[in-house]
Amino acid sequence: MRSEDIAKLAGVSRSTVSRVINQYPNVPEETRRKVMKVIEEHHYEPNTNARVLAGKGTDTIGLFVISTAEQTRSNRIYQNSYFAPFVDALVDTANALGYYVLIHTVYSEEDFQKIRQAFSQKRIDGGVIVGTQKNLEEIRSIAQLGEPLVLIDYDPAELALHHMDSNTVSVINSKDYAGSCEAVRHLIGLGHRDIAFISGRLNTHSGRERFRAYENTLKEHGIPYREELVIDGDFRRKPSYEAISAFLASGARPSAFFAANDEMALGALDAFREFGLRVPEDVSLIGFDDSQIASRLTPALTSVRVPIADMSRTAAETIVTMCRKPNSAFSAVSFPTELVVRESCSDAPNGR
Amino acid sequence: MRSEDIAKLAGVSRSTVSRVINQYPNVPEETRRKVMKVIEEHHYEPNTNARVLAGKGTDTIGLFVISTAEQTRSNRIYQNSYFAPFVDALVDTANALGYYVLIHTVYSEEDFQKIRQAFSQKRIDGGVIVGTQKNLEEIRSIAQLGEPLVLIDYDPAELALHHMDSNTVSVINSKDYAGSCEAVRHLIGLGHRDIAFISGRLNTHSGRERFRAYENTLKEHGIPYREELVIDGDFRRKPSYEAISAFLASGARPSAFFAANDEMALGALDAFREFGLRVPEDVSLIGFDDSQIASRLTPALTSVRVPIADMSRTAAETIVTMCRKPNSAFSAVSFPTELVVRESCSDAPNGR
DNA sequence: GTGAAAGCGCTAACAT
DNA sequence: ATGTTAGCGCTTTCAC
Repeated sequence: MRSEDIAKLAGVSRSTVSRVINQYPNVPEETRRKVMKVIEEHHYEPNTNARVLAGKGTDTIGLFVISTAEQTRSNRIYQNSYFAPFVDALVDTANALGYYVLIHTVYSEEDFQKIRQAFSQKRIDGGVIVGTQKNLEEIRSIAQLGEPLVLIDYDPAELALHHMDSNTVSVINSKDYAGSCEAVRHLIGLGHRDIAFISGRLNTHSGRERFRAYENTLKEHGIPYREELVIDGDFRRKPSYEAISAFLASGARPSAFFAANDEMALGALDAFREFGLRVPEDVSLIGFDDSQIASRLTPALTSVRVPIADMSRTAAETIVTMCRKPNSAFSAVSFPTELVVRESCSDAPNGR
Repeated sequence: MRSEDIAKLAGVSRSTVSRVINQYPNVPEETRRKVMKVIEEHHYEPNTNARVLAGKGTDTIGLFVISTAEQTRSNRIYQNSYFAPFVDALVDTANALGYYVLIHTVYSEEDFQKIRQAFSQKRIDGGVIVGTQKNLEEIRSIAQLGEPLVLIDYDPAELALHHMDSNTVSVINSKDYAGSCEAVRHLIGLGHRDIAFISGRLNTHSGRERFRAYENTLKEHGIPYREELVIDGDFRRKPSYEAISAFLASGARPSAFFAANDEMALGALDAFREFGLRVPEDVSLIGFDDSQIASRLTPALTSVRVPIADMSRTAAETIVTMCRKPNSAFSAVSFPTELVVRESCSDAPNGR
């Protein structure tokens, strides 16, 4: 069933059918109804490809989840406590705004090509990219297409430095620095001075910010920053577990750990158990992201809440707005974080 | 940049460019290379819409997550322990097979329209539907489009009954009945006879199967089925928590609970805590799905594992196969489940 | 207010 | 082996 069939049945021309579909003002109510009737009776749906070819939008946004750090297609991306709720809210919001979401995961440098293709092949009107920013050059080449783009967890300053602060791109972040400060201050307030840091990937904006805040907050409180207390957990549970096991095996016994995300805190918990360390009696622990599981743990995990759903919703709204009127300006918004105190921290033991 | 531009630059006609792109055999290697060179130099990507219009596929599959049971757009669908890993593996697999995934959530009867539209508007080559089967009529109207369709968690028998076992649809299930039997038998083996069932939605295949198995297994072991021991938890944590609280408040004290999914088991745990019931000392509990959180709980939750990732991967492979050669037959595969025994069950107390 | 006709970028049957 | 041409289904000037 094509628009021409509808036209014939309604006794009008294809142009008029098109006018009705696209809600042109200069169609008399009667003609409109006549055409609509035929359209509905036959469940006619205009071919999107033809519409796009004739100059319309796709009403589709791309969602690209970058995860080049995982060596393999580990099938865990969307179960990740950060990505899952992100995808969730983004799809919902975009759907509610009348947009489909085209999703693609990026595991390798090569996969970045898929993002560019989605644009070049005219599959999407705009895109949202969430993940590591290791590949700034790739991102730049995408931004250069001049299509609407929303970047999650990218450093605005760095983007500006690379001349990517064009009016077709927007950035959405969380206040990771402030959140980390709060967490570390909380630990210091409890009397801890030997505070280890379980670091995430430093090629992400949030990973770097959380690290910077840890280092600076210690110094601000007169506690020397000690490199040997920094453990790389790659934002993932298993590497965190392994690194911390090794760390503990070496005899180190800081009184508190601050993990740059909950996944790694979970890994820490596994390691603690193995070494007979009780939380919070023997060691205090703070996570980041406040994922669903944090509150269900025993003891419940103190963590820094990141308003992922809000960020995601905003990302969807922003990209849709940009798609609809492409003459907006470069924008960067940052969402507040908040320390959620639960049961995984206690006063530092004497003498520590 | 259009194929004509490439043609000019390469000194050939558009047809030849098209032949190169579509890997026609009758293009001499030299011509092919000449054209490819120009294509690559200019990062040319054929316009997908034009290709589709001319008869090619979209290389896109639709993924529709149905959740009409949730009254509101609760933004939790993809964090759901069942859907999240499902989306995960499906996107990955489809991507690896060269397909984009167009995702849309269905919250209302009205949203079903979106599925039909995705097909009618020629946005996708095939679709995967996962969720409740309340709306069999809606599904039927989609199946009637004659496009490749994979249904997750639908009853093959019922589909046949409604003449939806066409050769364009395939079904993928898990062996929920067998899994539930195993769980209930485990409880019975521990000496439990007062076993309550926390039921999921009965308009899903799995919800019904898990229920049926509970009922039948009791009977098979000479334990009468008692309606008052069945609690409706709607597959969700909160309703489960509320229903069980009410149930316990009424004075009922079965020695064991079998929940039709882990979400509801979590709700049960909340209720137990409130009533001062310890797991497994005072009450035994088994969940279903073996979601990520099950093993992290204290005590770790015994649960029936469902190979969601395998099912999802198979769904992706099946739909892609169907899209590529649409002359397959109706198929239905069922994946095995397995009881994972952890720490949430103990022997039934004497006299119970 | 409505229709005719050109054009969007591609593929494929046909012709050579 | 390659070019010519006729669509694919729609939107949109441009006439009337």
